[in-house]
Amino acid sequence: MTGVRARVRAELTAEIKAIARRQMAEEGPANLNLRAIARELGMVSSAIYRYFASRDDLLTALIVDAYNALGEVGEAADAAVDPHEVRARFLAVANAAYRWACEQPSQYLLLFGTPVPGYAAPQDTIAPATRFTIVLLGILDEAARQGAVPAVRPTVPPTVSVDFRRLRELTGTGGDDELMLAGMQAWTALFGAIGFILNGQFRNVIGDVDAMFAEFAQLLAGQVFHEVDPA
Amino acid sequence: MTGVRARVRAELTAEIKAIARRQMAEEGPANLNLRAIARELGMVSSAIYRYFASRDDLLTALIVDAYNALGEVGEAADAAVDPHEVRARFLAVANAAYRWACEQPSQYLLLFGTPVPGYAAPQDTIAPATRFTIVLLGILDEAARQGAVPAVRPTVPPTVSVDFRRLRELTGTGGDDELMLAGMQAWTALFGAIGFILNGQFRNVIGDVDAMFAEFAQLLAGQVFHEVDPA
DNA sequence: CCTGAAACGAGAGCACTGCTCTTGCATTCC
DNA sequence: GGAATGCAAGAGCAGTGCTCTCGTTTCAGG
Repeated sequence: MTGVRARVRAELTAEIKAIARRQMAEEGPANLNLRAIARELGMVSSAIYRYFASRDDLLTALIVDAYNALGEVGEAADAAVDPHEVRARFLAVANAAYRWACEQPSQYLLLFGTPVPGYAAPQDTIAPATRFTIVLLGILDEAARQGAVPAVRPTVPPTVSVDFRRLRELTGTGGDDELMLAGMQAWTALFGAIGFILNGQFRNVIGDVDAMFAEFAQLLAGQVFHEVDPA
Repeated sequence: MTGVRARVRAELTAEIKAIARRQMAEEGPANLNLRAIARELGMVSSAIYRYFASRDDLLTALIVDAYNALGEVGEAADAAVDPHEVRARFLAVANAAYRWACEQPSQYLLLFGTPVPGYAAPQDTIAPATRFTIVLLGILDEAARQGAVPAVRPTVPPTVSVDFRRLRELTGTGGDDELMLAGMQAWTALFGAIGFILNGQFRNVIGDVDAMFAEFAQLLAGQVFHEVDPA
């Protein structure tokens, strides 16, 4: 223990992030405002710089937290389902991500929206960023073990095949190239749908977006895990 | 003709937008800077306000232009293919959108990235915004006429079914609910994939993102237009 | 052709932002 | 106890969107 000072510092750091999150939720992800945070803390803006070297630094911390939160949500949803029921696992994880995104739209957009200008994600973010993806890859791995075959089998070109091989070695998971491609497509489709809904692209088009997303998830599950759990 | 003044005004308006586009491409979509535009024009910042009432107003004009550009690209790609070959039409439109997005990433992100904070899309934007979607719906309509059936047929819940009925009446296109759902899912998946690629979510994961996208498009085409053009 | 109205660009200025630097004070460590 | 470090405050800099005012230029109706 380095004494009181360290604990106060940790608390204040957490408080700054909490206020930043709340303000972002109210004013939009790009309106992160150091002076407003300082004002709310009864501090002067320059004092914030004792805790975060710059606005980007605070942003990075928030992004890492958000990635971890999403990752945890995905892991928890996956763990709550029978490991052999890949389809149920996929649906659980997909719905968990959707629910989390709807509850924390600003955080979701912080991760998958337009990158904040001039901001380059530092190395610290890539590990938390992969947590959710690893959950999906785990499901894909189990599906491959069960002999799953995507509903539509594309021919994977060699360049992509090389990437997939490296990805399999890196994570120790995954099925053949076709299943892998279908899985990644489902991954992007999932986040594409969430992004569309959050950004209001369906406004005045679809009323019940929640039901729509549920159907999308079902569709994706059926497209990827075709021969598994047929009815 | 209302004289020289009107023409100069139109030219300057266009020039402001052109500079804004270029600067956004260089500095990121959220860094639209009125003073920098004015500087480049050799004007003073307040003069810009003679042409656009506010920063949001300029943003709206740029968004409308971008929607129209994307819509035109989609329409042109669709028109260049035999109207009966729905699969080829879908691939052409999908690839056209991808190519346009890669060439104009800032414009694409202006449309489908995080909404600029505090910015609410006014009524003027919704008509141009639907242009690209209408192209896709047209393909879906032709597919329905040919008896296309999606690879995986979900059960569409009544609330979504109502939305689809209204959408069909509004646009005069579309097949049955199942095909409609598959089409909308393909739509979101398409833009989800483009967004992932543009935002660099595949960095250090997939090297040849172009090949990856081409496969995604093939996969989507196969998922939606299953019984059409079997080989 | 002339004149009043409208449009225009320049400039100053307001409130705000992220960020830097210096200055005292409090805490920690040797 | 004294030195080193952590800390908040305050002033200040360069930049932002936006407003208002002030002469000038253009245009249209009499």
